[in-house]
Formats: sequence, C-alpha cells, structure tokens
Amino acid sequence: MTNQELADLIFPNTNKTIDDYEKIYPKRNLTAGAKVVRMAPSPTGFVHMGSLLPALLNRKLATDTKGIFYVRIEDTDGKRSVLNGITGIIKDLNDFDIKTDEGILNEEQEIGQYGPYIQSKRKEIYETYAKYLISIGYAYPCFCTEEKITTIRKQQEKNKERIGYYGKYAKCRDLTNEQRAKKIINGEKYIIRLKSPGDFNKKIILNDLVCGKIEMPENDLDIVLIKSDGLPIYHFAHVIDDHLMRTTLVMRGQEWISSTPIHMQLFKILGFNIPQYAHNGLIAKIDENGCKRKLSKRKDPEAAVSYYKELGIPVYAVKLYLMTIANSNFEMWLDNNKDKTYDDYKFDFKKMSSSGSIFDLDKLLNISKNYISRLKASDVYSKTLNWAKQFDFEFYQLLTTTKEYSTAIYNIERQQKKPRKDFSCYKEIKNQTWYMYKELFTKKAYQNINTKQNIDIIYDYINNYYNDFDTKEIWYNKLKKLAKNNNYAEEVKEYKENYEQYKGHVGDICELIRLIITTQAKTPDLYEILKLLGKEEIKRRLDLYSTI
RNA sequence: GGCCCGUUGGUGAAAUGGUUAACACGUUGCCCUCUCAAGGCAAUAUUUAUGGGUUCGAACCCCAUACGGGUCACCA
Repeated sequence: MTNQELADLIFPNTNKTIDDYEKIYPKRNLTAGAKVVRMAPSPTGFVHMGSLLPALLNRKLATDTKGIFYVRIEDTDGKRSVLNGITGIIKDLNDFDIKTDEGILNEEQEIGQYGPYIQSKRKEIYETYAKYLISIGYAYPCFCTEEKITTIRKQQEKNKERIGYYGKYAKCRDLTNEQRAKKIINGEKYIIRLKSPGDFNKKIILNDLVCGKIEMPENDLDIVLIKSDGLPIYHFAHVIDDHLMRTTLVMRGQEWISSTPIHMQLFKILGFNIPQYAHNGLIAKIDENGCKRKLSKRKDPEAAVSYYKELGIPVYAVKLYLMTIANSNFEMWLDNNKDKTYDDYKFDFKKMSSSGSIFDLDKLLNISKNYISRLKASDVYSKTLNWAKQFDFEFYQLLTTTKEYSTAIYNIERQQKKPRKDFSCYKEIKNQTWYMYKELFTKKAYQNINTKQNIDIIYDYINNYYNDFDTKEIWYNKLKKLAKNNNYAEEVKEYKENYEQYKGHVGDICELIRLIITTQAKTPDLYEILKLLGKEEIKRRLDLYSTI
C-alpha cells in the first residue's frame, strides 16, 4: 500500500491540493521591506498584558513599513475559548487604538483575502496539508492511547531519558501502511503525527531579531499534527497559517523559543519560507513570596488590560510605558523630542532587551500623571466623564451637571509652564476633588475633624475682607492685613525670628481656612479654591461647621 | 532532570575593550512656599551574581559555579 493510498484512506474528502492553496493565497504585492505581521490570540475574552506589547509593536511595524497587520483567532482548543471571546479581544484592541488592516473585526465579520481568519474554519486546509505530509511519508496515523503515552513518559522519567514521542518510543512510527489501514478500517482511534526527520544531536540555528543567534538541537519528536477532534495542534496551524497568510515576521513571547525548532522543521518539510522570528522578553512580576514569575491571567488582575481601563489610566500612558519596556531608549528620545508622539517613534529590535522585565506600576502611574498634567482642562473633563460613565455612575451624573465648574477645577494650576501633577489616573480625581462640590459637601464631611477650632477669625475674614473678585495679589494682601489685625505675623520669616511676639503667622490662618472650608490639610492653591467655591458656599460651610 | 535564555542599584535600564558605570521612576535630604503637588539642587551601585582566565586595560571576550526565568501535552 502506498503512502498516497493511505492518505486517501484517512482524508477521503479533501477536494483541494496544496498547489490550489498556493494559488488561492498568492504572495502579497507589497513594497520592499514591508512587514506582514499578526496578532493571534485565543478567544479568551480579553487581551493579556503580555500580548498587548507585541500587538502594539506589530501594529507599529506594519504602519512604519507600509505592511499589513492582521488578527487571527486561534481557537483550536475548546478549553481556551469563551463564549463571545472574540468581542472582548476586539474591544480591548479598539480601546488601545490598535487597528487591524485585515482579519477578524468581530464575532461574525472579517476582512481580507487571506481568510478565513479563524482557525476552526480552516479545518480543510490543515487536512489537506496533513494529507500531503502522509503522502510524502512525513506523517502517519498514531494509535497510541493516552494511557500508553503516560506509561511511556513514566518509563522515560524513570530512565532519566528525554521525554516525548521519538525514536524507539514512537511505537506507531514504523507500522506498515497495511497495518495502519487495517487498524483504521477496524475503527481504532488515531491522531496524525509528524514523522520527524530530525536528529537530536544535530544543531539548528535560529537568528532571532531580539535574542540574536540561538543554537538548539534539531527536533526529533514525532509531534501531534492533528488531534483526535480533527483540529490541528498549534505548531502545525502556525506554520500553515503564517505561510498561507504570507506573514513575514512573527513576534511572540519567549516561551515559544523552545518550540521553534519544530516550526522551522515543518516550514522546511513543507517547502515554505521561514518567517523572521522575534521572541520578546516576558513581562513578569514579583509575587507575595518575593519570587519572579510571568504575569498570570488567573492570579494577577493587572495581567488583563481592562484593569488599567478601570483605574482610568489613559491608553496613551500605557502605550508609552510599554514602549519604555520595549525600547530602552524610547524615554530619552521622547524627552529630546517633546513635539513628537509615540506614533513618530521608530521601533528598533536592536534596542529591545531580551531579558524579561518586572512590571512597574509606579512607573506607569508616573507616566500617566505627566500625561494627564499636559492635557487641557476640558480634555481632563471629557476623559473623566467618559471614565465615570462606566465605572462611577454617581460621579458621572454630578459631572454632567457641572461641566463648566468641573473644568474650572481641573484648570487649577494647569495654565502654567510646569502644570500641577496630581492626577495619576481618572479614578483618583473624585477622591481629590470631592470637596469642591457642594453636592458632596455635607455635615458628614466634618466627621473626621476631632478638635473644634475657633473660627471667629474666619467669620471676620469672610464678612469683612473676602471678595470673590479680588486678584490673587489683593487677596493675599488682605490676608496679611487680617493677620496683622489679629496679632499674627504677616511673613513667615518674621514669625520665625520673633515667634514669641505673635499668635502665629499668615500661613496658620490659611491652614485654618483650608481645613474648615475643605476639611483637607493639603489642597491646591487656596485662592483658586475659594474663588471657585464662592463667598456664598464658603459661608454655608462656615455655618455648617458652627453647628457641629 | 534534558534543552534554551537571562543575571548592571528598590524598578526600567545606558554604556557592545579605554577617563569619576548615563538617564528615568522610586526613596531620602535641602531650597522655594499659605499647605500639598510641581519645580530647583543634592544624595542614593567603593563597582556590573560569584570565582578564575585572556588583555597594557574587562560590565563588555572565554571558562566554571550559583541563582532566576521559560519549555519539555491530543494547551496556546
């Protein structure tokens, strides 16, 4: 029995050949140097931090080289799929402004000439290639049961040998085609395995764009190509899809390095060009025990990109942060090119560290803080509104009715060369500005102030000095006058030199006003705050305070 | 355990054989100041995991050791 006859027995229903597929998915007509790259997530419902980084870089690479960035869904494993899992992924990508040129758009739609872009819809393609491999003697049906494989593994562990289906352990490798056909006809269950031509003692070289030259043993494992559910294993699907979709560069995490020999071998056997590989370092964290480990979907909430959305960290800040991880010189570049943005930066693999990095939330928040500080007050307003709409509805309602007022709050100390930097994310804003809203400022606000202050001097101030329309200079001069009339020093220095002559200094009065009017010990510029609140509201708060 | 990769301060890291090991975040101190934030100015690795070697000269090249990470599925 020939290999071809066996192949026909196993896959009787394929009606295309591998040559047909070469014609259906022709080489792309792109300018020289254009990169065809992809993001290939499983439909898990959300994007992981570890895949956001390559997604961002791939998008950039495609844009910079006038190439193509596409999204392909890898759903060959049911366990990884979630109902409507694609929607969540596309949503996260949209949030990060990662546009796809081609591929999946949502649960139902896709665009592009190289589809389908969902692996489960490409079953016949994989079958055709598996059939081809059988026909040329590079694949075979394997009838080993799971128990049998487990037994083999245990024996290998016991003998301290390499684990896997290879050499003498590859029981089904040397069956005759007649034996195979007989078992199939008898209804025995089987999967399709690669008949690996590799030699573990020979080396292959991977020229990785990030890690440089890596020498590894050839693959000699007869890995599974097609599972018992009829769908391909990742390795097989990766090679076929990335060839047929004419991918030129594959960027993925370093956890894939060790299986690259398998991929290179498959590309070679199938006569495909091997794409460039770039294995980026993994993003890790230090866990409770002080151990470094890769960010995990299950254990670490910060692994999901939606976590940053909930905190209200601007998308742009996350991008900047990830780029500082990706290219160490990015921060400096941005510092030296203040008029430029993330989009102007040319990403460079040479500047990409091959070691994994620890995720640094402080750094992210700092970048975010700087970014928010450079926004216009009206933008802070609209972005905070946008955030609150999803995550704090009560605040959202308050914001919608106080557009002008809230914008004015965000404008405090913003119109200066070095704007105030105190919002590191949108979620923080309510906590830092609540006392500016009369709607939120009730008697309850004072519950944390335990010592009752004498506020006669502040009544005096409000009734006899304060005016909403004073300039800052006049405002401050009045305060000094108030200080003088009440035996407080007009200058802090003067007080420090002759403190025994005074009850305090002008700063003490400011502090008292601040405390009574806002309940806070620290606030932005007091002049701005009083002016925004207005005399009437200030009086209301004084009266409120008197009653406690 | 096999195979890969990595190791520069609390974090991200620069420096790819040549003066005092950049810069940013963090931390600490001082200044400014009505409080904060910001800003300004300092301090923060007696030395690049450790040990050996090559060299006039090593963070950088070589070897060994230690530690960390990844991977070894009919997961991706």
